[in-house]
Amino acid sequence: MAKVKLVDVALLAGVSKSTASQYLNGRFEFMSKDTQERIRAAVSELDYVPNPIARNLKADKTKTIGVIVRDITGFYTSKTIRGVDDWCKQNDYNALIYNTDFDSAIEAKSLEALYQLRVDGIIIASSGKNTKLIAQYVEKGMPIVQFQLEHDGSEKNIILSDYKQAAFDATEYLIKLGHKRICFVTQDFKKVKSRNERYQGYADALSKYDIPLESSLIQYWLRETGFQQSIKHIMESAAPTAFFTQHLAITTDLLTALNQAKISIPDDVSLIGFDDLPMAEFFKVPITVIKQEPYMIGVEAAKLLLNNISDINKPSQKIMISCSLMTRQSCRKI
Amino acid sequence: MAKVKLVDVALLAGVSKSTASQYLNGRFEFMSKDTQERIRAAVSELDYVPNPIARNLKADKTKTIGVIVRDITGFYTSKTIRGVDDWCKQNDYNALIYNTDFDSAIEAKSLEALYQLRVDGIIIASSGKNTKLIAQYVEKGMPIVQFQLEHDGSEKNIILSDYKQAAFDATEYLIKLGHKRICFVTQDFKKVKSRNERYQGYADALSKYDIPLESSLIQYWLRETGFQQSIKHIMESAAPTAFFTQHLAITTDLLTALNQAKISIPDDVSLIGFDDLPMAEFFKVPITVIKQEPYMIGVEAAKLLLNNISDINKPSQKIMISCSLMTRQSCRKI
DNA sequence: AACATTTACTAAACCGGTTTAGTTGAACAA
DNA sequence: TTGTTCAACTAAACCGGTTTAGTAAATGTT
Repeated sequence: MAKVKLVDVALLAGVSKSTASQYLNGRFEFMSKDTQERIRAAVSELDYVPNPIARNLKADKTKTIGVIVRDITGFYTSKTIRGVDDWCKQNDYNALIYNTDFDSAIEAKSLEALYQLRVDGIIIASSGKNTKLIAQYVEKGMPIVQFQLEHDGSEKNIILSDYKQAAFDATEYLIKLGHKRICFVTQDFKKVKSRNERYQGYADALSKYDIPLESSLIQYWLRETGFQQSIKHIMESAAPTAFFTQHLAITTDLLTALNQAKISIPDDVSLIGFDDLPMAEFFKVPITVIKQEPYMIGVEAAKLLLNNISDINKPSQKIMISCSLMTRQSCRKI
Repeated sequence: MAKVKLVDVALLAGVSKSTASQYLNGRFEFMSKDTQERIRAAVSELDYVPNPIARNLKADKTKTIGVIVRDITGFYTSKTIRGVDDWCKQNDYNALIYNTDFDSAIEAKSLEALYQLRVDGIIIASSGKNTKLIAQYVEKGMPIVQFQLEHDGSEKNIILSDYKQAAFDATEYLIKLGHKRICFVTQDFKKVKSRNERYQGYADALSKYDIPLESSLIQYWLRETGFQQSIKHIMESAAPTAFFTQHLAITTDLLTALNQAKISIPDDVSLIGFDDLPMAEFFKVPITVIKQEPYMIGVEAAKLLLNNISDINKPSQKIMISCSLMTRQSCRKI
């Protein structure tokens, strides 16, 4: 590896390190054309490349941000990260990805690791179990932008989809197809604002069309269990004509259970899912979904973070991004 | 942000910077228990965290590797990256991802960017258009591991699937189902060893069962065009009873074209694809595929790279990973 | 008692840049 | 002639660690 350093350039050009450094940073004010040319020549002659580590040490910057997600492998997550990364690269930043695998202890460790690495800022889709910890890092001066889930509403800088409107749109769409018994399939939404908003959207739509809310039509999903065991019971006891699932994993778990139980879509039940599905065009029944804009969310998150990094006093922002309804063949008129 | 540095710790503990540094690096040989305890106390009192940038400057290491891929968003790519990253994190390394979007100029730029950043090594799924450039970086002392595609066979450290065997297995599987007119759908494989091996596997299987190779059954795919225009012509002129597509994008392009042309699988033609498809269980016809092990490939690539980083003289290795046939419903007996 | 060794530390150089506070020589003013 | 100003540089401090070379005091050896 070439071990050319600034001194070598300076020596060859016959100037001091300081002058060479000035040149490299584009400060030509008090520098003769001749000197500039000699340094330029020396740099190219020696193939000199400045060492960013030395530079960063002095600047107390890393030009790196951290991104904490559950799993980079996810269909949506990978696109969000791509958005973050594209914006970072365009602005001479790099992004370090940390996966938590839905484990809030790993989330906490990742925050600490990134803090110790002295990244200039962090983007996180938080589990909600480290709210205090995140606040502490913010207090210590670490710029942090969140996305995906608002938990208690105290989140300062955060990018979200317009969940409430999206849930309203989806529900209204089903109602207009004649559905009245729409099963809202969700994770526990009491303590999570972003989930609660979806519920609000659902409830608002029902109320607009004078359809009573029925608690048997709220069904809870757990990552561990899925619906294989419970689907028949749900169908009988709640008798829904449509399902509205609140994210991709719920949608696929439900689909699996429905397939297994030979309940067919859309003949036996309609289905609308939050989050688009990959390869949807090849499905037996392409699923109608609410599509978020993960790439755009990533870009916005990175934008907001970099702005916060360059301007410490920037007022905090909550940015909301619209979703769109992708109608396919999983919902039928009744 | 806490601005505690080593001197502060040393001062509080009443020792010199040097001693504090020794302590932090676990060299207690000539240090009294008492001193150790005082430094420990000072560190915890001040919440001291060493600055890795300063440390790296001296060590001339970044504890960071670069990963160059086409698009992190891909189903396989994201898993490979996950494998790389998991291994890196376990070994106190970080990975920086660079996306090329299939553009070899961006690939070259990414190599240069990573070189300038002084990453300790690079993992790359190369386009084949920068072979010389890569060799130059290796010469400069940058450890580089490749994966996914072997181009001219000159690649030194590389992780690959056993393409030849996999293609043989897939072809043999079709032959045993009675197929004789198997259309091999590929990108140009003359200059790319990893593609040529697949062709070899295909040809070997045909030859084993005394089926003549027919050039009309070799069809070429281009990223830009797909098969919408050509599918009918292919069906008529080559009259295949089965397709064997050589990677995920080819498979989906072909599927789209077949759907559009109302050619049904497996009734009209059978299909076997290289690379598994996400959400395959929900497909109209779940596709039989050769499944690679992207996560494992990522882990192996990272392992190999980190070994090369810690031992400059490590002999180069070509590691091959087996694929497996996932039989689903897209191939029928004829 | 005189010298060698070992233990437990420290001063200072170093990593490779950036930045601050000068320095030098020429042009210009009084 | 002397002082002032300014262009064009440079010496040295600095970023925050690690490492080398060295030192003082205690212990061991003969």
